Amino acid sequence: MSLPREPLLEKYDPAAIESVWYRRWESEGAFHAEPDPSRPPFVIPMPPPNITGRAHMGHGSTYTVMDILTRYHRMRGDNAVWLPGQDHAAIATQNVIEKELAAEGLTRFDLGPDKFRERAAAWKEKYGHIIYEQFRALGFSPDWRRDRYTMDAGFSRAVVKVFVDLYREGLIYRGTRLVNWCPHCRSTLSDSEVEREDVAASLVFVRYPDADGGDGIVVATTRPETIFADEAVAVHPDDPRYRHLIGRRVLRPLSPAPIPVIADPAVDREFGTGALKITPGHDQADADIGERHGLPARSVIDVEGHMTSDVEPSFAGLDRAAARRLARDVLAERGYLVREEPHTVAQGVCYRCGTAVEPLLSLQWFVKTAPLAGPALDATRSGRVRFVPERYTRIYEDWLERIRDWCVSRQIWLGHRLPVWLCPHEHVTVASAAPSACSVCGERTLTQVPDTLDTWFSSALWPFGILGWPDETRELAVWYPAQLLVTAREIIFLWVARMVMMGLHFTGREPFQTVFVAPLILDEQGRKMSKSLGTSTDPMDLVRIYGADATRLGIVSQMHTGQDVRFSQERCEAARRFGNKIWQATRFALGTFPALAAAEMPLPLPAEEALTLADRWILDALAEAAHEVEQAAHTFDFAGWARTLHVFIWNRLCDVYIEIAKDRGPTRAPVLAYVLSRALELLHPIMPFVTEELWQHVPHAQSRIEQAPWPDRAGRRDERARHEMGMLLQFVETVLSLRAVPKLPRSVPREIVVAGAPGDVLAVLNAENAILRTLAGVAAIRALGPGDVRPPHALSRRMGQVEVLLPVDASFLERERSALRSEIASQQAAIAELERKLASRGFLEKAPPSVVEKERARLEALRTTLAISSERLASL
RNA sequence: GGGCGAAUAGCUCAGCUGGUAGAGCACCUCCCUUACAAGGAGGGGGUCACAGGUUCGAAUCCUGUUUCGCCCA
Repeated sequence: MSLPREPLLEKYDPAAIESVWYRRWESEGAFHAEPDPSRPPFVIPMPPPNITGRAHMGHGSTYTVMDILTRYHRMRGDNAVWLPGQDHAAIATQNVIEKELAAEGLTRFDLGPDKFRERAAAWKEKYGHIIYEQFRALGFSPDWRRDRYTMDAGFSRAVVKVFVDLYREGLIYRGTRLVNWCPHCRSTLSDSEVEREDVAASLVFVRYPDADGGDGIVVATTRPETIFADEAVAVHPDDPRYRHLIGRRVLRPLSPAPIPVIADPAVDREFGTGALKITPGHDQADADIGERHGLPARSVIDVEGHMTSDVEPSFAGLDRAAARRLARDVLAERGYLVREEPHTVAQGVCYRCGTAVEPLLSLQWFVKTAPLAGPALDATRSGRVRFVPERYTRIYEDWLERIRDWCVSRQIWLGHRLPVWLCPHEHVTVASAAPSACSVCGERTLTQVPDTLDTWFSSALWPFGILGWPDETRELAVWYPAQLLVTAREIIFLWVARMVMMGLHFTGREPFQTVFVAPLILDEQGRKMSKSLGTSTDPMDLVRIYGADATRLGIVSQMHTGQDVRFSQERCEAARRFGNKIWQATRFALGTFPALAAAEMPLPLPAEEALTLADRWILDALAEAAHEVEQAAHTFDFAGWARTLHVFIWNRLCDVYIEIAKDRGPTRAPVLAYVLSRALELLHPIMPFVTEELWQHVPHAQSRIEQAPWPDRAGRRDERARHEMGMLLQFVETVLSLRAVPKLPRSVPREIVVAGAPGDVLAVLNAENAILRTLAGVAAIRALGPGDVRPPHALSRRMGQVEVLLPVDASFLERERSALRSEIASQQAAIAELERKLASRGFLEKAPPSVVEKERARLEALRTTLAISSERLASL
């Protein structure tokens, strides 16, 4: 089964192994899965990256998590699959193509919609795979053969069916509503595509005179150019300043006309003068108030952001911003401008082009969300959908509770066309295929509306659409719902909530069981990485510098549960050193034990009774590490997973066991190979490449590491070995620390004297003198009995109640004296503290007896060591 | 303005249900010991943001304050 194994290169070189292994995995179909109901499913739908996208640190974290868990579950033998796909990302792609066109001196209107779409398709052919190549370089293991695209024929069919069904159920309607409008993209935007930006603006205080004479009322506004569309002035019903004005009429100061003063509790009395101009045609909050009071809504701004002709002639056709300046001047001229003050506005801007978004009245298509939101709320309340970390459940639920109808039509050219046709009489026909006649009047000349669907409309169908829905495929039967969704915090509403709504409505089941909200990757200052500020890290740079394995480990070693990551590149550097460490450890194993390099199959572990203390100890440590990794995998504690293996491999396996194994013994090779192989397997999901390469060099039974059984029960617990070895290692540390003062390297063997050692400690020290020799250069142990005289010139250090002495020449005694003095001082302080504690009635009565007992024993031990230290100081 | 999270060594962060403060990096000293100088050994360094409270006992639990970050409006 094993291929002939070539010797490992002397140095760990990620570039030399990563692409080779990736190609082999892919060609062997290592990531491919078929639905298999006999095994537990583990399915992750990949959040589809935009075809224009490039890998960023968000992928570095989020997708690495998905890959780790997919690989983990594959190794567990689950029916694991990670389903990849891409999103057409209409606005983003359209912007890219328009930029290209602009470079050629063209606009999209020069091409027309059909040619434009062809061009976009060609663009995808040419560049759409780039992010996938980056994913491969990062070692991601989705089932590439199941790659899907939101615009592919099958998925598009699902999109059309959902639209048609919702329309027929009355859950999609056409209506004139206030929408977010980008005058540059000339399209509607979803709430989530509107970003908030703090902008310095001017708050102008404008007098609206009483229609029947009188002072009227002063309102504060940042948008005087919309005064033309004012339909009322609103005050708070309980505001004593304005109570007398409620019900009166004031004059609009531009295009003068009488409008009512109304009372509404939504008015913020603290803002400006406490009086608000109500412009239902250009502000969502105003539209809500207007609706309550039966006010009309009018637009005075057109789709390009220019003033309409429905205003004073000098304003008509002006850009919004220019109109705003002119309005201020005209108001001042007419004596209506009371004052101005600087003001910061949270301006909504288009997330793509940065243009100020205009709330605009528009005839659009909407999804009626209330009937869909109820079941989606129930999904988390019933526990069928679980958020990790749990606190995001509330964010999800709050949003669903306040949800508004969802505008799904867009005026851009890329994306799924609405399956809607209009006859010359403006009758609507909704159908899954081009209808031959109007459903209302039978008219045969029909035109499909030019609108396209919000990209998130199709994304909402992702988890079942990629499995072949509406056909009843095997995939759908076995792999739906998915076990896990991993995503970013900012698209909990945009995407997660909508997937739950659509999934429940069309399949009757939640689309996934667990939503892991990955941490945000922040820059070194703790802020969101920003391309424009140049504070973003390119994960592909990390791969070039450190390799994919180290990039992955470096990232996830910072991912503690529930905490955002202030990304430190040093962790990738450290991860690469870790990769080298394992590499060298494996090289040691193969070089030292030729049996390993020669063996075809794993060597059987020796019988229990043949195992040495070190063997039993490392097997115990392995069992502990495997258990901790298992815990970490279930709690999304990737930093914990990484830390466990770092400690196990570096501090236990390399620093101790391998050092000991330099004294070859009959059990070493099989135990070392076993422990090393299991450690590589536990690490494989995080560092797939280097672990595969090394695992192949050690005797193995499967053809790829991923086929090895997941070693969650590897090793064996051994309390006694842990205890005895722990004591030995403490002894080693004590001796090494003693040696450091006179600069005696451990390569020079020395006799060590111990005093006050209990019999069992002494027994272990003597039995394991080989370990002590190897790790601490202990030539021999000489135990002093109660009456024995201590060596006159010796450095000492206490280890619990044991006194460890290193005989040296007299020149070091002064240092020993001062060391003893400071030791005595700290012992006295500790004793005083403990005595105080143990004299306290409260402590004795209320603390658990075991704690009191422990403290008593500590005090006893401290008193003994203090006596010994004092005695020694006196004798020097 | 509302919600959430964070504040522990010079830096980045662990510290689970209260019981002697830890890691990595950085720093200092020594060592190129035949797996690894991308390494090994030793060492210095912390009033656990602040103020109260609960408790025999608080980094840990509660309240408030300050600062920072994220999300929403």
